Amino acid sequence: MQSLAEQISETLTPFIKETFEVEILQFDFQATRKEFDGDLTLVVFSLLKFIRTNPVQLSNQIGEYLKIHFDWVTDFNVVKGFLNLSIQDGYYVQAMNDISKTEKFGFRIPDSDSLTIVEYSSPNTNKPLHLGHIRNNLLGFSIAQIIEASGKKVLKTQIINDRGIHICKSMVAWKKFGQEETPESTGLKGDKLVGNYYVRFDQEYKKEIESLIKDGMPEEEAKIKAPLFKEAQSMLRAWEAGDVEVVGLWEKMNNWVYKGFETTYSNLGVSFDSYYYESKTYLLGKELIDQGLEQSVFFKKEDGSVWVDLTEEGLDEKLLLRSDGTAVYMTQDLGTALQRFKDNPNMEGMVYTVGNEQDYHFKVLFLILKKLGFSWSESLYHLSYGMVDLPEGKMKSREGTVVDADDLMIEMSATAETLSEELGKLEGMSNEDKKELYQIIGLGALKYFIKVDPKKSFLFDPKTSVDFAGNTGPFIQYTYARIQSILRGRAVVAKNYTLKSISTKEKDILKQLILYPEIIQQAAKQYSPALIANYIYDLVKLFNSFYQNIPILGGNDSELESFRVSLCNEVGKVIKTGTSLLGISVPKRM
RNA sequence: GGUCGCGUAGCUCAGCUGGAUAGAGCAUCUGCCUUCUAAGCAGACGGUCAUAGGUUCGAAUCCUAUCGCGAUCACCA
Repeated sequence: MQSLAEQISETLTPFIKETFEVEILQFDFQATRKEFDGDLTLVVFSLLKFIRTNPVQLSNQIGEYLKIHFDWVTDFNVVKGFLNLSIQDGYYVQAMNDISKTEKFGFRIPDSDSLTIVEYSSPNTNKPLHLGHIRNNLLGFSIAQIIEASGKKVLKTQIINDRGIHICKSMVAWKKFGQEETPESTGLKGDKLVGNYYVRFDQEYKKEIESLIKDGMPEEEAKIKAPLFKEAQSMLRAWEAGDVEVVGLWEKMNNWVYKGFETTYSNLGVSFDSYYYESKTYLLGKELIDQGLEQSVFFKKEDGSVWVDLTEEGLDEKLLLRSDGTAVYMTQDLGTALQRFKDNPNMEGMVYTVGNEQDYHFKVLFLILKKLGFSWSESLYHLSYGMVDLPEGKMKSREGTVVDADDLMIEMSATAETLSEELGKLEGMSNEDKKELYQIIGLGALKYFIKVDPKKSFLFDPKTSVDFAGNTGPFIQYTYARIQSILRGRAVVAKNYTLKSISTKEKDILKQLILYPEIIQQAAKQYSPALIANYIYDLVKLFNSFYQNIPILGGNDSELESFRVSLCNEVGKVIKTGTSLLGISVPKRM
């Protein structure tokens, strides 16, 4: 469907080209500000680049022409170089009829076999998820949904940092102090239990250091020589050597954690299609290093460590393999990327949802993959986001200044409960339904709260609770509920019935949506495509009820339903052509 | 020090591919509950868009410099 702006441009182009003898033209339309008369504004100023003339005179000339030659323009006025056009109501009626005739539905149908991989979450397995992970998860899940809505297949995945000294610390503490505790025996979530032992390790380790210092050992030495630390190190070596007992314990405790994470993810409403484990990809990374050495992309230093020289690209030299031959972070990430491509040869691009503290890491990673000659390295994208800070600064799990993900979600629904009880609107509802509702509202508030520009770091004060009034998730839910209520026809009985303040506002939104499909794109920054489509659908029905004398749609259910489906399609199209979603510039190739 | 990001109302943030008098919410104040759900609506107050230049009909938006805040530049992950 052609937008009104496009239609007007088409009408005007030949007229202006002939009158002023110009070759190129570009029209700049925008919604008329509410303090001026009109619906659509042509910014005539921008035409002055092509036509040297008086803007007011030109505006009047164009206005007169449109009034005569373009049916939907009923009137116009000129303010400086702004030509405000009034559009006939009939246009909206026709626009909606046109939309309803669209045959293709379903904006979620993939239009190719190409696959985009979205990585997000990727926690360590030694402690529970916190607020920072919530931001990551919601961001990653959202971008996955948006890409999917634009007609691509998406694989949601993560890389699980399941190996390393941090896991061994929890394992050592559990072995020493755990007395065979399990999630079942304690009633704790698995990730919480393991997290507790990680904290316990740190406490006992500090005690050991202190007593060593008391005996006259320097601090630096004490940190390395503390028995617990040595135990953790030897456990890591045993793990790498494949010691059956250690690996068994490692598997047992990791599985506790995975089970705990699963609960958190499901409460948060996110999901994954596959998992990658660092313990399984780092070996492939090492193979890649060998390959790179053969191709002379990398070089070996005298001590045997392997590096890549990126000074030509304005970066430093980067270590890829330690002198003892063990893998570093980068090695593992190289392996993971390749493994993903091997598993999914139709992979067209990959989005990494990782904090901005790793901007440099990903710059280097992408560059190395390019140097190794992988064509798909061009379409890798680091979705970088800012940290979540507390008033005291950064969250630190060892110091206990962490906002736990599970606790926060529980708190949110508890607040929803308190407020709902105060309002007393849920009488007669079953307890089960109430509970579900509190969760929906609480999570809605939380999710909407985290809508700030991903690039920016964001401040969360646990003492001031998340708002439920004003520009919040519950407000949107509330508005939606009200629209539904109107549509149920409870009030649209009286002939003289006038809507209260909601009417003009909602009508305005709808008009703008029809004139400016880009608004949907803006909305996509904050809401899921399906929610937007449903919201517009309801608005249109509402609009219909305002203009009861004008038959817009027959009003029978199947027509409305087919309209809803095609509307979903339209929303999808708009989103598909957009490049700025969620405030992130999504590369065109994606 | 190099590189990258950020700086908009007292607070939390929109707006940034250049357009009219810079917008929301919170907080403060004034009105609105027999009509549909007041988790709301209408209104008041609140701004040197960090600063200084530049580009042009026009700059919060683009460019340059300066200041402030943060991240990063590890044989950590």
